[in-house]
Amino acid sequence: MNILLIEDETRVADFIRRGLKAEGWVVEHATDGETGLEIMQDRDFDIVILDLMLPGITGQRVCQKMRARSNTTPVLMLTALDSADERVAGLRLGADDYLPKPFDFDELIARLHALHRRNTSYADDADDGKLRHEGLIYDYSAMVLTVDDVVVDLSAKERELISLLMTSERKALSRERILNSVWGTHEDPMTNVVDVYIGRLRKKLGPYSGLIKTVRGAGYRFG
Amino acid sequence: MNILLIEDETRVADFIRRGLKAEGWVVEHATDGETGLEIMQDRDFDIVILDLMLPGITGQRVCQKMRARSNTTPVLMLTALDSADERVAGLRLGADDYLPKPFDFDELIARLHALHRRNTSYADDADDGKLRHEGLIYDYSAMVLTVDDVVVDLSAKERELISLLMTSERKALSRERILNSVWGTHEDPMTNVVDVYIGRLRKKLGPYSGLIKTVRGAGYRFG
DNA sequence: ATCTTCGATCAAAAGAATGTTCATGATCCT
DNA sequence: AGGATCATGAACATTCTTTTGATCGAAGAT
Repeated sequence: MNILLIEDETRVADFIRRGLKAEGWVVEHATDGETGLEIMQDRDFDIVILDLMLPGITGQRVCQKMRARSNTTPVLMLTALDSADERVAGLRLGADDYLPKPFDFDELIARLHALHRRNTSYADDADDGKLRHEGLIYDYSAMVLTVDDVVVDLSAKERELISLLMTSERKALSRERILNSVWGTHEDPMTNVVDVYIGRLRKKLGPYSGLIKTVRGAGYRFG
Repeated sequence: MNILLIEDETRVADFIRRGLKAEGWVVEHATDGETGLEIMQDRDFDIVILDLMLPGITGQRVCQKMRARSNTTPVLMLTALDSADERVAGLRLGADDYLPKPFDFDELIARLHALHRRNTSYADDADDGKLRHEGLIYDYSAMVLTVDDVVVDLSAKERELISLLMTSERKALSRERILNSVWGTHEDPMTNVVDVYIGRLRKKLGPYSGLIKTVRGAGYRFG
């Protein structure tokens, strides 16, 4: 369960981020609308939490642009004012829910769950915390990978890697992004760990090893 | 797409450089401000990534000098401190954006794209990250070219080339511009790589090969 | 406390795909 | 026709990827 939080005030953002992490959500944070939109082009999220007051383009505009791009990710809008007008305007621009600041953390959580449920029940009836692709199922909460209903043992890094790949379906990921995201690296380690782990994963995926494609000169892509 | 990276820590610089290269940027690297300024006198870049802590003159000073020379290239500042003061100071000196270290690679990429787009004043609301023309679709986040719904494999240079061509629809591009943008060449190299790659690309475009037109004496044009 | 085991990392080498150049042949334009 | 410009195939050079085996280190077992 991935959330993109677009919020410029660091204090608020940290507060939300910490809380959501504790709930088991994975939170990516962008401090302005442009950045948020860009990140959404590379990754898919389950929900976007969007502040209305942002530097640069406004939250409304971000939402509008998302919809114009046929991005249907549920959007929860945060605003300082509890004005019915704003709410209506927001919803018309494609927001799915709306929460006035300051808000109760419990209420935030509740709304997120509601949004998530609503969204996933429409599509293929359940996000049970699993990533699926053909005969591949990665169960987040159980941390188990199943290949054609056969459980495959993965190490910690392998799990993070497959999870990153599967949540970035059809997006090319550079080794650096992978290193940054899975290993937390910020400098060049002059190593080929990523390649080695991709190799191991492919072996474990058996018949589906081909799902991890090599994009020569760029990195790897799942699906 | 050319970037000038001014950063003294080699490991960090290498990491950024590789990552950006994988994303399709051509990166020039300077380890100090003076060198950076010199390089900028000879060449134009799409974006400058500027570390604040540099040996010799500081990043702020570099930025200031650039602006004093009426160089309007967008500047993305990197700094170790997440201080609002520094941010404000940086922006006042002419920086266009700011990123605290250590940063997420995703966010770096996102900001670069945002800066670049802002600069080229590209306001396409329906931009879903794909370039389309007739039966040709280039998805640059997946790095995949589709010809009449059939995926065609492209090499890194071919990808950069088709992406450049498709974003410059109906504009003639000289070999020099193509060389500069895709290969990062700035002097006259007496080579015919561009011709060779245009040829390869045409072959892969199959029925759409005619979309890449030769403009005799000038270069090539897409669409 | 030591051993054992497994995961994580590294380094080297083989293998594959890509990048570049050159030479030749085709095409265009006057 | 003839010079200039462009297209193309093939050889060669380079870079990137994969694979393998060895090493290091942490966690758990004895």
